Amino acid sequence: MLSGMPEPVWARPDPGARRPRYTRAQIAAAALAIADAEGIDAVTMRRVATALDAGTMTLYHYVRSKSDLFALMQDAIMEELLVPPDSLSADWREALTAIAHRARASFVRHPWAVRGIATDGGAAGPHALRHFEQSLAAVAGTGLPIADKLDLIAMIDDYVAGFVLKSDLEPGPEAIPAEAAPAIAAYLDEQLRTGDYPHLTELLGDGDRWAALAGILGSGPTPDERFARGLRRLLDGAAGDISRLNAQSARH
Amino acid sequence: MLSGMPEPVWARPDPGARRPRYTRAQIAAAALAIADAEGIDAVTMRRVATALDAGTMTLYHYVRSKSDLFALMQDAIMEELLVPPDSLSADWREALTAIAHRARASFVRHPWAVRGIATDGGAAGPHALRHFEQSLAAVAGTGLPIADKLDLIAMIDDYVAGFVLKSDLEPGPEAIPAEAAPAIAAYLDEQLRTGDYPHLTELLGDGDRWAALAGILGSGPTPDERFARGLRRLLDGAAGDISRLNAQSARH
DNA sequence: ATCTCATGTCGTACACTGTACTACATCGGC
DNA sequence: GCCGATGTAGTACAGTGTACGACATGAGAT
Repeated sequence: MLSGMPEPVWARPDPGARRPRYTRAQIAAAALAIADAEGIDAVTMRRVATALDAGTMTLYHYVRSKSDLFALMQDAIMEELLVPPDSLSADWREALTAIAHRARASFVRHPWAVRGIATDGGAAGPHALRHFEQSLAAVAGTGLPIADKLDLIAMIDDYVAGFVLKSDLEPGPEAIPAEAAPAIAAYLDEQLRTGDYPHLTELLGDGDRWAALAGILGSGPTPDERFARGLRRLLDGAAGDISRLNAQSARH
Repeated sequence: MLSGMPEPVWARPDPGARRPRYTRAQIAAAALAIADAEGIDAVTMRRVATALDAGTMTLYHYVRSKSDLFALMQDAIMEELLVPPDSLSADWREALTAIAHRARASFVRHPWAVRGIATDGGAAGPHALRHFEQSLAAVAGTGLPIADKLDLIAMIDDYVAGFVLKSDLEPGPEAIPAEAAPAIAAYLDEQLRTGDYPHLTELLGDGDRWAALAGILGSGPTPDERFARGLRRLLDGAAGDISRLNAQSARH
C-alpha cells in the first residue's frame, strides 16, 4: 500500500484557461459502468471515450495511461467497500468482521478489482486511505503494538483477497458446459487409472464420479459459511496471540 | 477447481500422418521462459513461436487459443509447486505448512501465476490434480468429514494466494521513485489535513511521515514471519475445530 | 473589444496484438 | 507411387494503446 500517486497536481484548477469538461471521477464512473456491464475487457480507451461523448485522445488529458485509469477504477471500488461511518463496533473482532464481509461483497461484484490489474499505485487512492483508516479504527482496541496492528489489518485484507480470488471467482465444476463433460470425465478416468492419486480415487469412488463430486460439494458448507469460518479461525488465532501478549505484559 | 480440459485428445498420436515437431510441454516451457525473463506481457504468440523457430500460426495446432497456452503455463507452475514425494509429514499441520510454503515460493517466483490469467480450466491440469492429491494426503490424518477436509484445503490455498497477491507482490512504499516522493508526500499531507484520518494521523505523527512509516514497517515482522504467523493462526483455528469435533463424536 | 496563449479537444497514424482463412509440405499406410 | 490426413505457415483483418500535432476555446490583460 501507499505507493503511486493517484491524484496529480490537477486538484488546483490552474486558472487562466479553458475549464475541463470532465472530472477524473466521471471518467472512472463511465469506465466502471462498462466494466460492470460487459466485463473488464470491454473497457478500452475508445469505448470509454465514446460513452462520454468525447474523442479518444481527450481521455489522455485526464489520465496518463490506461493503467492510470485502472487505478482510478480501483479507488472507486474502494469507496464502495467502505463501511458506513459510525457503524463500526467497538469490539475489534466484530469491526474487522464487518469490514471483511463488506470488502468481499464489493470484490465479488467487481471481479476485476481483486486481480492486480493496476500493478502500480492503485492502493493509495483517497478511498484506499479511508479503508485503511477504518481498519486502524477497528483494531484500535486490541492493545497491540502498532506493527502488529498493521500485520493484523493486512492479514484480513489478504484473506479476503485470496478467498474471493480462488473460492468465489474461480469457476467450479458446475461451470463445465454439458457437451464438454464426457471428454473431461474420460480425462479424469485416465488420470485416476494411473494409480498416482490414491486419495483422490478414494474420494471419488469408481462409480459416477460427477455424482460423487456433486454430492460432496453439496454436503459441505456454503461459500458464505466457509468465508465466515476461515475468518473466525484467523480471528481466533489473533485473539490467542493478543491474550497471551496481554498476560505477559501484565506480569511486568 | 476441476473445470476446463487441459489435455484434449492429442495424447494419442492418432497414427497415419506426420509426426508433430513439438509437444505441448515444450511450448509451455518456451512461454514460461519468456514470462520469467521479461514478464507475462512479453508472452505473445509471435514471440513464443519465434523462440521455438516456428511460424506463429503453428502454435494454433497445439493450442486452441492464447488462454489455452496460459492454462498450460499454469499447470507447469503447479508442477514446480509440488512437494517432493514422500517428504510429507504424517502430521497434518506440518504437511499443510510445507505445502503452503512451497506454493508461496513458486507463486512469488512467477507472479503472473497467482493472478487469474487463465480464467477457465487452468486449475484442472494433471499437476493441479497432483497438488490436490498432496493436499488430500496432508489432511488425511485430521479425521474430519470429507467436506471439511476440502474446506481446509481450499482455505490454505486461498490464504497463500491472498498473501502472495497482496503482501508479496503489491509494491510497497520503497518502490516509489525518489523524484515522485515529494508530490506524494504533499498529497498525503493534504489528505491528513482534512481531519478525516485521526488514526492514520496518530500513526504517522506530524514530523517526517516517511521516516515514521519506514520506522514502523522496519520494526515489524518480516514478510516471512508474517506469512508463517497467519498460517499458524489459521491452523490453530482449524485445530480447535477438530479437537472440538473429536470430543463431541467421542461422547457418542 | 481585442489580443494572447495556456489549456482542452481530438483526427490521424503507427506498431503491435490474437487469430481466421487458406495454401502448401510432409510422410505413414495402402 | 499414390492418397489423404496432418503439420506448417503466410497473409490479412479487426482492434488495441498511445505519440504527435493541429485546432478550438475562453479567461485574463490590454
